[in-house]
Formats: sequence, C-alpha cells, structure tokens
Amino acid sequence: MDQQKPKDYLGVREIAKLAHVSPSTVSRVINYPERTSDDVRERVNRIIEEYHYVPNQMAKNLFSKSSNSLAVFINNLTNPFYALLLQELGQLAFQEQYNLLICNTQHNRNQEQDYLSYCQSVRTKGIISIDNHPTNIYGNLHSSMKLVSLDGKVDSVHYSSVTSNHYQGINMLMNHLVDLGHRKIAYAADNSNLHAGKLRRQAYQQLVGWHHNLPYRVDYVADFECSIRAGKDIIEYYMHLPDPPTAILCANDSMAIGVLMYAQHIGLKVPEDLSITGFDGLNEDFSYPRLTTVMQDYKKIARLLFDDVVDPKRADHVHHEVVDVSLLVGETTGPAKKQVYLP
Amino acid sequence: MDQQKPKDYLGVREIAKLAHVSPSTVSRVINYPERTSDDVRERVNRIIEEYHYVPNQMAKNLFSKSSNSLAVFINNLTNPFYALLLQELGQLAFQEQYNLLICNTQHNRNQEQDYLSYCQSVRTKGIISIDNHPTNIYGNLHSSMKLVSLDGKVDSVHYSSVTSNHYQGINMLMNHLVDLGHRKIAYAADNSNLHAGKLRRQAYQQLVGWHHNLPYRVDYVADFECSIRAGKDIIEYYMHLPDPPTAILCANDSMAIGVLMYAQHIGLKVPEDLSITGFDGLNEDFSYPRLTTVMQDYKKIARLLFDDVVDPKRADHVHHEVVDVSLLVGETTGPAKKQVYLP
DNA sequence: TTGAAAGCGTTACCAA
DNA sequence: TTGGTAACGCTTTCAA
Repeated sequence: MDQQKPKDYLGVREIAKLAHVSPSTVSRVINYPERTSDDVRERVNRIIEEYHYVPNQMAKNLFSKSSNSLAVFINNLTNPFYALLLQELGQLAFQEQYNLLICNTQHNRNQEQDYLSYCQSVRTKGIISIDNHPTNIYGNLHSSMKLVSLDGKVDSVHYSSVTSNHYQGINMLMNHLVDLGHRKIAYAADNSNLHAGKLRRQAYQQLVGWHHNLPYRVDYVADFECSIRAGKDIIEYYMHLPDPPTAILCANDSMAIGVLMYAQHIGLKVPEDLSITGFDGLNEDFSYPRLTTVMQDYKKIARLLFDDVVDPKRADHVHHEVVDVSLLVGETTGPAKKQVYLP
Repeated sequence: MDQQKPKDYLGVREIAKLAHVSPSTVSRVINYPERTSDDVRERVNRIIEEYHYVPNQMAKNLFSKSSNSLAVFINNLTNPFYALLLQELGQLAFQEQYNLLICNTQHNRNQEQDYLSYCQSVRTKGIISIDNHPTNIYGNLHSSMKLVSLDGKVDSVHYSSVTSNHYQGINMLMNHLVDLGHRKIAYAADNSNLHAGKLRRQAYQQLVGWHHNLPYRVDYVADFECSIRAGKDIIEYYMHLPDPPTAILCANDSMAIGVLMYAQHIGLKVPEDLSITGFDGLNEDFSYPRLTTVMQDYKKIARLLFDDVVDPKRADHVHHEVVDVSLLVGETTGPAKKQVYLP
C-alpha cells in the first residue's frame, strides 16, 4: 500500500542544493568550520540537522585510503582474561578513533585466512594476534600492515611481541609458598594449547629444582582441562599420589577456582590442608575465599599492543616487550602445617 | 638508508597493465570468471597471485553503498553469557559474510551516541542492542537500519525484541524446589542494572505467593553485587535471618557459584543443608558440584537477533520473540531435609 | 569475450 | 570565503 521503499541516504550534493551552496562548502563546514563564514555555516548546519545528514564513511575511507581499523585475532572470546583485554583494547581504539575488528578465529585456519583477507582488503593498520602463533599465512602482508603478538613467539624479526612475565609470576608464587614452608608444590597445567600456558609450565619446571632446590617429581606436573570442573580431576590426581603436594599451582584462575571448590566440597580446608594459587588476577572480586594469584597488567599490555600497531614511534620497529606481573596474596595460601592424605 | 617508504597497494589498473588487459577484465576475472576466456583468466590470476593483489573493500563498499555490517551494542564484554552470545553472533556474521561491529558502550551514553553515529556513517544494516534500552538517541535512525533488542523492552512498535523466557525459567526452578519439599525459597537479586535481572526478580515475586502458594516474605528478596564474591554477603544475609531459607535462587550463575563456594567454605553442605540454583547455563563444565540452573538457548537467541536484522523475511516487521529455556538439574539442589541455623 | 567510460560520495586542489 | 573539478579504486553498462 503506502509501502515507501527505503529512501536513499542524503549526500553532500543534496545538502548543498538545499542550503544553496556547493558541495565543497558543505564539506568545509563539516571539516574546517573556521574557514567558512558565519551565515553559511549556520545555514548548512541547520539543513544537516534537519535532514539528519550523516556523511558516508565509506566514501571517506576510499578517499583517505584507510578504514582506520585494527584487527584483533583471538581464539576464544570466553576466556575471561582475554575478554577483559579485548574490552580494554576496545576502549583505546574508541578513544583514538580506530575501528576494532574482532576476528574470532576459533582455532580454525580457514576462518583465520578469511579474516586475514578481509583485513587486507580494508587496509587494516595492523593485527593484534592473541595467543596465536602467526604462521606462514601471514607471510604476504603488505609492508604497511603491522603485526604484534601477545604471548606468542618472542624472537621474530618480522613482528613485535608483548608477553606477560610468566616466569616472574610463577617465581613469585613459588617464593611465596616456599616462604610459607611448602616443599611439595605441584603444578596443574592446562591442556588447551595456549602458549601462555606453556610458558608458565616451563617456568615451573625450570624453577622447581633449580632456583628453589625442591625435589623434582615427574608426577607433580600434569595436564588438565582448562575449566572450573577440572578441579575434581586435579584434586583426585594429586591428592591420591603416594606423596601428595601441600600446595598446587594452577595454570590459571579458572582451574584454581575449580580446585578450591572441589577441595572444600570433599572437606579439605583451604589453606590449612592445601594451598592453592591461580594465575591471571582478573579482578578483586573473583572468588571466595580470595585467591592467591598473579595479576597480569592488562592495561599496560593493551596499551603496548595498541601502540605497537598504531603509534608510528613504536610501530616502525620490531619490539619484544615483557610486562611485569604482580603477586596478589589472598586467602588460599597458608603455612604448610601438616601432610594430608586422602583415603 | 635503504628505507623504502611503504609502497602503495596495487589497484586493478596496475594488475590490468601487467596482464595486458583492461581493468574491467580484471574485475570480471574476479567476480564473473565464467564470463572470461581461459587464457585471459589464467594470465590475470597468475598476476594477481604473484603480486598478492587484494581488491580494495572500501571501494567496493562505496560502490555497493553498503559496508555489509551489523553492530552489537553491549555494555560489558566480561559477562560470560553475553560473551558466549557475542561469539555465536560473530560466527553467524562470519558465515554470512557480514562484518560485526562490537560497540562496547560501558553504560556511557556519549560513547553510545558516538558508536551510533559511526554505525550510521557506514550504513550499518542494523543494530543488536544487548540488555540496553534503546533510548531517544535511536530516534533518527535511517529507515533502512533495523534495531533489535535482547532482554530489553518488549512492547515497542519501532523495533523488534528477543527475550529469554525468564518467567518460565524461574518457574521451573521453583517447581523443582517445591517438588523437593522446599517451602522457604529466597531470591538473591543482582543489583547491576541489567534488565534480564529485573525480569527474573519480577518472575520470582509473581510466582512465589501466587502460583506456588508459598509464604510471601519481604526479607527473602534482596539485592547483591553481580559477582562470585557476593556469595559471602548472600549467605550471611539469608542464613542469619530469624527464619532462614532452605533454598536460594540466585539471579545468575556467577552469584550462585559464589554462594556455593562460601557455603562450602563455612561448612554448609550443599545440597543437604542448603539448595542453590543459578541462571544462564553457560556450559556443562562450569562448576563443581554441577549447578542446578536454567539454560538459555543462546544459539537460538543469536539466530533470531541476527535474522531480525538481516533476513528480509523477518526484518521487514517488528517481532517480539520469547525464547524457551530449559532446566538443568545439577547437584546443588536436593530434598529440604532439615532447617539449618547459623550461629 | 573484451574494453571504454561513467559513477558511487567524499575531499582537496586551485582558481575566482 | 566560495565553487568547479579531479581523484580515490572499484563495478557495471554498453558498445565493439
């Protein structure tokens, strides 16, 4: 009936006609208002308001040869630490008028390749690759496109990297536990293929015998699902060892929460019977009792990643930054009082 | 020294010249290869490969008058349910070749307005507004731009909505608890201003006296922080009431996990001493012991939101969909055996 | 099957 | 201070 087909958007030309000026004047009113006379500016602005004129960004992009965008390649949005980081990156991008493309690769190479093509086709300024080894598919990027990796390889001459000091974090946790009298410290690794996880596990393995002179036990390192539910498996595995640990370092906060929950569920007192630590330090109000964990400086990490891509002072050279972490002593670690055995 | 300034990207014209054909032929090889002769197609493709030519999407966008994009307005990426939903929307967008703009508004009206302008300037197909009442700033959207709200108002004639059946979910939980013999069922509401939370609270209030004929108690509904740590406050509040509940409905899974953790921490047995339920049903492996909760059908929700914006069959009319939820009986609910009092 | 030319909406240059 | 014109890189129509 009265179905009016969606009218086209107005363009500078229409606005110009309505305001009785030329298109270039409309453009000038928008972009350089100080170079226009008061009455022309006022007239044009009134028309713009009245007709809700919104300049076409696609035309601007074409002209400027840039979509002013950054891409974040991320495997999994549901990892809480990365979600927080992404949020922070979004804020930086917003503040500096960049468009942030979220490329959720889901560990799928084809999808990654497709996203990459898209990024190239819109002349993205750069790619922030989160916990994802840039592989050969990144080989033919245009020279103007920067690449920076979080928690990935740190030795490339082709792209920059930012890495939390996982080694320092594990060391802080171990010092803390050793100071509390612990000698039997196990490490619950996560089996999801995250590189950050591998770095933490390596750190544990290097530190245990070498720095802290603790007995090295093969059975004190094992892989588990990266989830809260893994807590059961972790407790059952470690606490049924012939010589169970008095403390368990978990690869991340989720696993630590799981361990904490299951420990309490079966009647273990934390920290009296067992000390538990996490890694990530998402925010203060994450668990009860408060987890002893390592805080990653996500604001600094986001800033470095962002600048490595867009700040010309940084983006021109390849950097490999390591970001300090800090220990957050909570209520899940305490003196190693006694040895606890499960039946 | 040998600092070569970043060369420009190649265009159709350069490729055309290198392949000794015209620009239109290059375009045709890419978009309608069947309308080209074998040798021309082969020649052009070889050059494209060799020089890593990537067509400029910005020019395509300008020509097609569309950036083929959708926007998601979301308050907070760290809410795990919304993160999951966002991931699902990302997959749909990817599959159907849409570009998903993530507009993380952080409850900031100015930021929301800025994002909105951007969306208009790229002629976004539509906006998916997550738990966020579209306000008057959405008043002047171009008629071709769709708007759909998740868990927002459901009575607008201007935009569509999708809502989980929160009422049904709360009802299922209450039926389950009443069947187990519970009569004293409290509700821990969340004080973050989420509309989904308000709907759940309303449902509880309507159901308690009316449908289940339970004693109505003002002190059985209270607001708490939407976090795991709130568990302590929730337990301390409810379990110190003169007549404590035997079951606590929590507004979402995070709060329920917190209640579970704190209950176990102070020695309450779950579910023997206290039954606990959540809401969201993020995924199976979220807690130990497994939480009794309500699963929202995030895949269906994502599909509806997506189609309301892009599928012409749906997008042409305003829809208000309510999506069924399902009860997930876990291990945190059990018979109401005895009354527990805290000292 | 191929090529020439116009046009998408904007901005920038230069002339008035 | 203002307006005409060309250009951004692509696709598409139309003519060859």
